[in-house]
Amino acid sequence: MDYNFVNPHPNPNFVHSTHMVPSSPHFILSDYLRLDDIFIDQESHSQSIESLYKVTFSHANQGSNHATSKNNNIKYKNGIKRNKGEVGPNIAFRTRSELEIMDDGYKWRKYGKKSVKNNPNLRNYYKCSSLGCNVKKRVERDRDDSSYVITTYEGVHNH
DNA sequence: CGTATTTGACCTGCGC
DNA sequence: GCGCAGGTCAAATACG
Repeated sequence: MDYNFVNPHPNPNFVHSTHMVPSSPHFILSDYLRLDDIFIDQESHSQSIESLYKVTFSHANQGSNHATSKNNNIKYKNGIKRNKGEVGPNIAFRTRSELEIMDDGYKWRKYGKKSVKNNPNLRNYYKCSSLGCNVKKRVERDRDDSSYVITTYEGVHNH
C-alpha cells in the first residue's frame, strides 16, 4: 500500500488549498503505517509541530485552509527552524504506530535527540545517509496522544 | 574492526 | 547582551 501525497487525506470534507499539494516528493510508507493527517509547512520559515497540529484540525473540523488558519492569529511559537539556504516545504504527518522507527524506503542516520518544551517525549533527529543528500527528518510522539508518532521531513531527496 | 548510535557539549536565532 | 530553546556535532560507546 503506497501513499501518495497528492491526495492523502481520508476525510472527504478535507479542503485542499493550493498549499496542500507539494510539487515534488512522494513518500512511500510501509504497510503497517496508517496515514491519518498531513500537514505541510510551505510558507512559514518557523512553525511548530503543535501549530501544525492545530491548523490541521481546523482543516478537518471547519474546512478552513492553511492560509485562513494563519490569518486567524495562530501564533507560531517554538518553531522548527529551517537551515539557511533551504527551500521547499516541510512535510509532516501523524501516524498511529507502536514503533517510531518506520521504514519509509530510505536509510537514515540518527544524529541527535532532544527533549522539547511542552512535550514529555523526546524528539529524534535523522539525516538521510545517502551521499550528498541533505534530507532530514524529525520523529517524536504526539504530546496529546502518545499512540501517534509525528514525523517531519525537511528537504527533497536527490536520489 | 568498521559502522551506527548515544549523549553531553556546543552553536545559533530570537525575544526580552 | 543574556538566557532559553531547538538543532547539530562529535567523542565515546555499542554492536554486528
